[in-house]
Amino acid sequence: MSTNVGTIRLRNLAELQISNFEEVAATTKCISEETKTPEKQKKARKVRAATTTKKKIKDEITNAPSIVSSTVVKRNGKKEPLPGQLRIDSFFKSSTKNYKVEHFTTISPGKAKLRRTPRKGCKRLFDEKSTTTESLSKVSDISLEHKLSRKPTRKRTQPQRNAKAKCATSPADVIDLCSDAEPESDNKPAVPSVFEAARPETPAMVNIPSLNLQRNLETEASSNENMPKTRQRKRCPPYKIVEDTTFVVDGFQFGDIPNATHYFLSHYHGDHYVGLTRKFAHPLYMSPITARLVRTFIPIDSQYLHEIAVDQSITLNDIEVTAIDANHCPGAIMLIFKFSTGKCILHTGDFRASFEMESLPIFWNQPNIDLLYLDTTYLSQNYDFCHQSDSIYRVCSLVRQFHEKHASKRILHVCGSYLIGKEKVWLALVEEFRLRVWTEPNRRKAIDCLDWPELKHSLCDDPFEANLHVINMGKISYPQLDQYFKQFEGHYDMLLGIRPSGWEKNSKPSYGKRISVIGVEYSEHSSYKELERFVRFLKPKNVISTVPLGRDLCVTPTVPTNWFKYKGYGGMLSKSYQPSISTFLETPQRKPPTMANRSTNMILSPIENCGITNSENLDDRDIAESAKDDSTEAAHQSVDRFMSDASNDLLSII
DNA sequence: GCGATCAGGT
DNA sequence: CACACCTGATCGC
Repeated sequence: MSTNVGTIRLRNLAELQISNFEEVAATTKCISEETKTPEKQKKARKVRAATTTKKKIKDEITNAPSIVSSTVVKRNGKKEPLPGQLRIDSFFKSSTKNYKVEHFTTISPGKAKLRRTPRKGCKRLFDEKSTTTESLSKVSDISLEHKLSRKPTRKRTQPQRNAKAKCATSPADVIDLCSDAEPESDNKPAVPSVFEAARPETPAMVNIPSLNLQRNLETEASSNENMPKTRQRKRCPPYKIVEDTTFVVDGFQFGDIPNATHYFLSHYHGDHYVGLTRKFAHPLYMSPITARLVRTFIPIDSQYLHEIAVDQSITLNDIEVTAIDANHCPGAIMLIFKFSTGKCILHTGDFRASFEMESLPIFWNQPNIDLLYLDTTYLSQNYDFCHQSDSIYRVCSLVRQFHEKHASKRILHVCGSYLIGKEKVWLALVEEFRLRVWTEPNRRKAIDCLDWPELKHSLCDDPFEANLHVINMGKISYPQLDQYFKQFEGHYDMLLGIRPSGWEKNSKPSYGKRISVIGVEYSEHSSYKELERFVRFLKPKNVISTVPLGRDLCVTPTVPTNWFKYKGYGGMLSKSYQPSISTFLETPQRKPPTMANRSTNMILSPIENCGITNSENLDDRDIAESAKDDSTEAAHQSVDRFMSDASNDLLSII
C-alpha cells in the first residue's frame, strides 16, 4: 500500500494554464438531454417509478462484464469554471422555510396520512384477528422499542406479489431496458407495451449504454411456461461494473458476475450491501470501518475481506485503486481507479460533495477523469441543502428553545438514524446538553465498529437512564413516537423527536403536549448544487449515475451534460479553473481544509495557497479557527474528520 | 426449517 | 419525493 493522496505533484503554471479549446462533439442525444427541464425529469421519474415496478426482469447475467464506452467526448484538459460557476457561499444561504402547521393532537380528516391508512392502490389485505408472535420472536433485532412500539401484528392473507405472476407474464409484457442492442430479440415486444407507450421520455432520460449486455442463460427456460419456477436473479446494471475492468462496486445481488475478479463495498448501508451474505466468496475490498461492520454482521470467510484505508492505494490487476473519504456515513469511501494507460475512473459511491474535496491532492495530480460514477440521489433542483454544521446548529437551537420553554419538564429526546449515519447530529446534542444515549442492540454493535470513542462513551445500557434514544428514522413519526413514549411516561414528561434528513428541508416543527417532532434538514448526500459544482470541478469526460430512479436498477437519471461537456464558444471563453479561497473564507462557520501531518514534501494545495495570498479576506475569527484546527486535527482518519467537523463547528458557532 | 429475496411499507 | 431501513410472504436449498 502507498499513501499518495496526501501529496501534490508540483505542476508549473504553464501546465496548469494550458488551455485546449476543442469543441465537444455533442451528440443529438446530449442536446435532447440538456433541454429537459427538472420538472420534466421529476415527472418522468414519477411515471417511471410507477411503471417500472410492473416490469419483469427475465434475463440474467451470463456474458462478460467488460463494458466498452460508446461515447468519447473531447473536453478541455483543465479545471475551469463556466460563467455560471457556482460560488460556495450560495450553498449556505439559509433557506426560507415554508412552514406548514400540523397539529398532531387533533388529527383532521385531511391528515389521513398520519393514520397510516392504506394508500389508494395499495394491496394490503390484512387478517384482523390472526397474530404471529413466533415471527416476532424470530426477529433478531430484539430491541426494546420493537416490543414497545409494535402494533398488533397482522397477517397478510393474499400476497399479491409480482413474483407470483412470473409465469403468467407473457414476453410481450416485458420491456428490457437493459438490452437495447437487440431490437428484434425475443424479449422485445413486437408491439410497444403499454408501459413503453406511457413514457415517451424514457429513452433520453435513461443511461442505457449501447452495450451488448449480459443475456440471460435462462431466457429460453423462463419463456417456457412449463418449466419449473426458479428464482430469477436480478440483472446486473452496467454501472455496477467499473468500465474496462473486472471490478464490481456495491453489486452483490446479481449472483456471480462472470469474469468479476474483485468486489468493492463503498459503505455499510443496506442498499449497497444487499445480497452480500455469508456465502460470498470473492475478494472484497472496503474501508477498515466497513470491514469491521461486515465482520460483525455478515459472517463472510475472512480470507475474502480486504481493507483499503482512506487515502491509500492498492494495485489490483495493474490498476491502482485509491480510497478517499466520501463524506457520507462512517467508513464510506470513494474509489479512484487509475489504469496503467493513464485512464482514470472515479466512483463516488454515496457521497456528499464539498469544496474541501476540491482541494484533495489526488484531484490536482490526476486532473483528467475519464469517467465519473456519480451518486445522484438529489439530482433535482429542489434539493439545496445547508452545510451539515449549519444543520447541527439549527438542531441545537431548536432543542435549546424547547428546553427553555419546558424548563421544569423531564424530556426524552429521540433522534432518528440509520444503522450508521447521522452520528454528528446526536453527538452534538450529547455534547451540548450533556445527554446520555441509549440505542438498539444492533446499532450499538455498529457503533462499536466505528472506533469513535466519543460515541461509545456517551452510550449507556438502560433506556430508562438515557435521555437521548437513537432509533430508526422510520420511527420518528408522531404515531410511532406516541406509542414508543408510553413505556417511558413514568420517567419522562415529554418526548422530543428529531428527524435529521435531507427530506426535512421544508418541514416545520410540530409541538404537542406530550410528543413533539422536529425535522431538520441534514443530508449525507450531495445537494443539486454541490453535485453540479463537483462535476464542473472534475470535468469528467463522461458521467454515469449510480442511483436508480425506481425499482428498476437499470433506470438511472442522466446527469446534465452541460456540467461537463463544453460546446461552441463556451469552451473558448472559459478560463483556467481556480477556486477562490476568499469565497470560502467569507462564508461563516467555514474553515479552510487542513493538511497537517501529511508527508513533508507536501506543498499547499492550490486552494490553501490562494488563501494565504488573499489574506485580506480572512477575518480574525477564521484565522483563529484555522489555527486551532491545525493543531487539533492531528490525524486524517475519517473518524477524526467527522469528529472535528461536528465538535469544532459547533464550538465555533455557539 | 431457515436463510435469502422480494414487494411494500415508513 | 423516498434516505435506508423494517416487515411479512414466498422461494428454494
